Amino acid sequence: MVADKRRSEPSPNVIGRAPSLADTLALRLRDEISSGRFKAGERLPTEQQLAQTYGVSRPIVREAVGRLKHDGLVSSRQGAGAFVAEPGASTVFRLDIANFSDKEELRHIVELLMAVEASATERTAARRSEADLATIRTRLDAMQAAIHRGEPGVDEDVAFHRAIIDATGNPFFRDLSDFLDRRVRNFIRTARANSARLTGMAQTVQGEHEAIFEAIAARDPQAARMAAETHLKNAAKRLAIYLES
Amino acid sequence: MVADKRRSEPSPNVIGRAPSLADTLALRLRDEISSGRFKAGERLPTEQQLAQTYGVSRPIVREAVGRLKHDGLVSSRQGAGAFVAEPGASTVFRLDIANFSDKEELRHIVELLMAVEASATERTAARRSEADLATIRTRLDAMQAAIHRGEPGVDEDVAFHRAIIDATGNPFFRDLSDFLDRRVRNFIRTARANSARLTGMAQTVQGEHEAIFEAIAARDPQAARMAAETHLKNAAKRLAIYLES
DNA sequence: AAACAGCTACTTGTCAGGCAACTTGGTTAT
DNA sequence: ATAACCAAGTTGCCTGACAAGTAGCTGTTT
Repeated sequence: MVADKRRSEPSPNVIGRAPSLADTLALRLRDEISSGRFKAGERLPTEQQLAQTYGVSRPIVREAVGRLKHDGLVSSRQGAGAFVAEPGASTVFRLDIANFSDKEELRHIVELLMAVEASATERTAARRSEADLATIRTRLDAMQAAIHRGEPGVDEDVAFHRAIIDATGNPFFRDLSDFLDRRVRNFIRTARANSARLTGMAQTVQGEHEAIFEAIAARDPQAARMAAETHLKNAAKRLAIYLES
Repeated sequence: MVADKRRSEPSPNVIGRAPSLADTLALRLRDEISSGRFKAGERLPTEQQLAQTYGVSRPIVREAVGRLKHDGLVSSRQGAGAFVAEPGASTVFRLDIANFSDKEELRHIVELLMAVEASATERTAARRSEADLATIRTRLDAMQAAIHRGEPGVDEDVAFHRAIIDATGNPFFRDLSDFLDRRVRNFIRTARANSARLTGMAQTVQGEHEAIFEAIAARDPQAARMAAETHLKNAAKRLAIYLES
């Protein structure tokens, strides 16, 4: 009930931000590299040459090349030039899921999310501490309380899974599943805003959560994995996402 | 003219590239955002203000902010300003493993790699086509041939796993495991260049590969997962990486 | 003839200043 | 009161210039 309507929302940028020159140039250069026209180890044209070739100014070229450097695709040395990096030497992994419109890509994302979450749940079951278990239990109870209040409890749902992932102590698990989960939820929210239908299913979800919790409490990794996988598959089905086992 | 003096290797950049001003500024801004000093949805200072605050020129500020935009942390509108993005709205996931010196981080990476590879192997076993199986078989045979030639067959090893991953048809599995695998191998190569010791173990590795292949051929997902996990755990042990099950 | 030192042209890194496109909020006119 | 208008501010982009560093050429020396 925030009546704060006068604030113009700063971001109507749902989709429509026009790509800057540097954006498009960076894309083109990326293409040139991945297509092999600029081979690994080779020196790429000087900034002035690039500027002339693509009809932009040198600062724009610098910005575009800077992004490639940031992404580990090229590395430059002052006075010498910029060289495209060996693919194996890059230390950065980049994943841009801006354009997932087709269900195919969504399915791939969900697959990866399932792999990460199921593995994390398995690991937590194998190595959890008592403190970890207590935290997870707290989140489980919070979810139950939300249901009793008649709420869908999505935040509590997320928090429960987050607690399990955190218990692995592996930041990569945390960051990746965090990102993927948000992407999937974001997609679902924009695709169909019928979260009301989910409210009735909250207790069903909670039942699956309890199965996961029990497996973790029992230190049974295999059961934990299976419970997590079942939960995720059901979640996918609930959302009418086609996903064949 | 004197015959040219032979190409100086363009990249002695093993470690030592000095960070540019834009690099360091981007890092600082990233900190400001993640630490919450620049809150989500807020407008961050103008480029001129930032330039003055951090003692650099506006182009440098532009370059730094441009990277944040590229990473989905901020979004800007001409005439309005630059706003830090809602964390959930970002469409890009970025992973930079430049500084993994401690074994802790290596273990985390290996854990993630195992999660991805094992899941991919399981999925391939569940859904492979006959063509997929044939390709995998070819790679398996190539590995065997390499062993007979007395070679360690690392390339063939990689190709075998790659074929299994590709059979999932999921590009995220492919890209992620590709990256992680390279990072791990790269680390091992720099840490201890005793690949000679591995040659003798090639046949052992091959035995594990055959187990994986058999499970895929039999369309037995669970067995495939377990075989893959065993293989990866053994690989970790072989390399004397501490990794408790 | 070969090795060394120095020099010059070139390339990236950074800065300064300026104009165009666009947004925003206040002002003026109706 | 409402709508059109305007001006200040901000980002996007450009030109031009200098500093820092590299690589190859040249001439000298051994």
